Amino acid sequence: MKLSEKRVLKKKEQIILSAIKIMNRKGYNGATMEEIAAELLMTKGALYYYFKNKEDLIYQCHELVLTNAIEELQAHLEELVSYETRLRNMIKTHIAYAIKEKETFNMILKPDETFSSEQLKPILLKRQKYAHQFDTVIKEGMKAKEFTITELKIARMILLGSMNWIQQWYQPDGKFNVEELQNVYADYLLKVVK
Amino acid sequence: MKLSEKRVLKKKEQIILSAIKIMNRKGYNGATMEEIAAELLMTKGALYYYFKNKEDLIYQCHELVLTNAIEELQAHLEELVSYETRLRNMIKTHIAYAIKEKETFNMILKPDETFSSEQLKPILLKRQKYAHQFDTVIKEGMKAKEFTITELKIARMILLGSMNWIQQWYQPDGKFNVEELQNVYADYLLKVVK
Amino acid sequence: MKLSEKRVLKKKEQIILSAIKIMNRKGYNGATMEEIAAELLMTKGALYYYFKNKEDLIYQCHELVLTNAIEELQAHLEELVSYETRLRNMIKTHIAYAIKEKETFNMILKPDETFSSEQLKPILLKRQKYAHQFDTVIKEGMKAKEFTITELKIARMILLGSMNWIQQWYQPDGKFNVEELQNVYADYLLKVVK
Amino acid sequence: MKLSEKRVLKKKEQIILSAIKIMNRKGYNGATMEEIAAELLMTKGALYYYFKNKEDLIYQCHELVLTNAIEELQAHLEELVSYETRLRNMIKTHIAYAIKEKETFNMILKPDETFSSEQLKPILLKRQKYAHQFDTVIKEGMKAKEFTITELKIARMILLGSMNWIQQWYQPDGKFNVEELQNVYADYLLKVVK
DNA sequence: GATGAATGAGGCTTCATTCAT
DNA sequence: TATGAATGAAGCCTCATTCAT
Repeated sequence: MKLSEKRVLKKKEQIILSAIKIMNRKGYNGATMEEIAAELLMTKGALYYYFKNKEDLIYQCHELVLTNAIEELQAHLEELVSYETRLRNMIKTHIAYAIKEKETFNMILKPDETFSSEQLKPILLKRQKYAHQFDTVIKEGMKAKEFTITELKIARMILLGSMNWIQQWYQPDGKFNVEELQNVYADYLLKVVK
Repeated sequence: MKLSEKRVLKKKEQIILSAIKIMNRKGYNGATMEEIAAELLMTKGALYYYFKNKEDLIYQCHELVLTNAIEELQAHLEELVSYETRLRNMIKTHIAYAIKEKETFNMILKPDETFSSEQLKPILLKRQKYAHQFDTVIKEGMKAKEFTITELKIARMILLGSMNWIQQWYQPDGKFNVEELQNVYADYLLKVVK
Repeated sequence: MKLSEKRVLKKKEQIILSAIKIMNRKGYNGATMEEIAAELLMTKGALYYYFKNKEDLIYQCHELVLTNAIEELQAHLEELVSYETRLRNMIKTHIAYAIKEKETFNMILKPDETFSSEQLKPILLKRQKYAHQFDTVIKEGMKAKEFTITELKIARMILLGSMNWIQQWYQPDGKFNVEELQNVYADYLLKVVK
Repeated sequence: MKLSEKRVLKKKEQIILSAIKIMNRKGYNGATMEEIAAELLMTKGALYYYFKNKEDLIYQCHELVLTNAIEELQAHLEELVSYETRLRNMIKTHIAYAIKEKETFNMILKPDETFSSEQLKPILLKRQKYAHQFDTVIKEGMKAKEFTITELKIARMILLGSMNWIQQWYQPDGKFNVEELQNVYADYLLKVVK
């Protein structure tokens, strides 16, 4: 890869991060190209050098966030420890993401009033892949008799739903620090599957 | 109350319900005054006879939905049965709401990109009141030794978060019917607090 | 038809005429919605109350002009005089249009960089209908042995092409007045078909 | 002239030809500097090394085309054959141009929504010169009693107008091939002047 | 000579809002 | 009460143009 291409990729990522930040503050429609550009001290027009249009930009935001999240989760999924521990680590990771990178992470959750169906499909596939990583660990834990649950999908939905909700209420300066929150959630949620 | 005032109230409610329907299909920004009015075979202009502006309309949408939801929950809260049963009923009610009246229910959950702070406060208060109803039953269940949990707020957040998530994925023609879903969720979520 | 509908139609026509005027001055792309509106002391936005978008407006411009022109030509086509006289009258009419209503008439001629194919088709049909009116009189004149020409289509193209060209050069304050021009053109062009 | 200057001229001509091609496909406004450059595998920016701005480029397009056309016509004008034959050849040449080099030829005809008046004047002069070549042969034919026409200018306008119209309708795969078309047009148009 | 990147003006379009009737 | 018509701000997007490298 040539240097110039690298520079372009770098810039694209900057723009994507800026977009994510604004979008999480104001929603898809609320985020304007103007504002996204201003965040980086660019002008509107420059964005169109890097992205075909607003939809394309939003699409690539999802792409980036999901790709990163999937990768990170995969590491925990493959650790050679008990399935309970693996799941506990995955829960912690997900929570850390949801809190510390609230802005990027929202992308995974919010419904899509935005995409044309052809752009929507690859995003949905990635989301499924992410969710499936939780399925995998739970299923293997069931096979190993570590977990007693019978409704895999619902269990997974309870886990994801409850964790995603965190960012609706969590305040960094509140009663819990992140680590405590991770532990309490892990304890309580493991009660669901055990 | 004069008859004319009653008629106005009735019309207001119709508009609110129409607005809720559109907003949940398209989001706050996506819902246009035009469309909201069209649903009722009115014209845009007429809406402004009943509501000061769009923000006011959205505000009153939240108001109405939350007021109803709180009332409904209160009934279960006061039933003279075990706390586990009361909580189970409240869970079922919440889920029924989330599925069957998905459109109105979203109002309770979605973050507010829309409100000026002075309109926001009363909404947040009502939301807290709704959430507090869950706190109440859990707390009393703890006192009665029916529940063993120690972190009240987190437990409540897990309950609400996981239930609210349902509408992200639930399809009426999927594997579960509503009743099954209610029961599985109640079973699994009660494991958290017991 | 109700009064209000009439008023709308009237306004639509005003806008169309304004649009035609600007478009003939500056071309399709050169004519801005802003300017078209300004001509009528309206604002851009108001145009969209009457027309879906710019393409729709342009389309209706063509529609109006062609419909009028076809009607006017039809009258001459049906007069009970010699075919030479009928054609002479049609030539005069076309020239009068091309000169006196240069602005509206241009619409018939210019190629279409503008239309989506589905809008293009009805326009092309109308144009064919207009051209076909010339074919009809020439053909019947041939049958009646008034005209000796053999290549109908080319003859018609020569007539139309040479007349349309008039507006590229005609100046009202030039050597010829309209009537003289009509007569000279009619004389010379009839030589082609006779 | 230095070699480097020659290279510049060559490049300029390439750009002009590319521009002509695009402009005739999309109109003056529709042709973007981007697209013109892309046709030659250059970048937008490079065009500005050779031309001051878009108007300058368009101007030089007209310049080049008109210069060539005038030269080509002049040859026929000076042949030592009957004036009818000379005019016939000029008609054929013009038609060949109009069909085979449709793209470049349009430059001669289309009105100018683009030029500032100072750029417009030399273009108009060249156009007059081109038209005047037809005048010359007709006038001399009149003097030699080959042509009987009295209104020189109108006759010329009929010739040019009808021929220029060809490209509005001619399809290469239609009923006539180019040679047939040239002959029919020449026959019919000579009827006008004879 | 040429490129990549950016700017900024201007165009189309949408929509909350207003107001005379 | 309600409508029809209009306004004006704001958003998306395009493109001629510039300029450092």
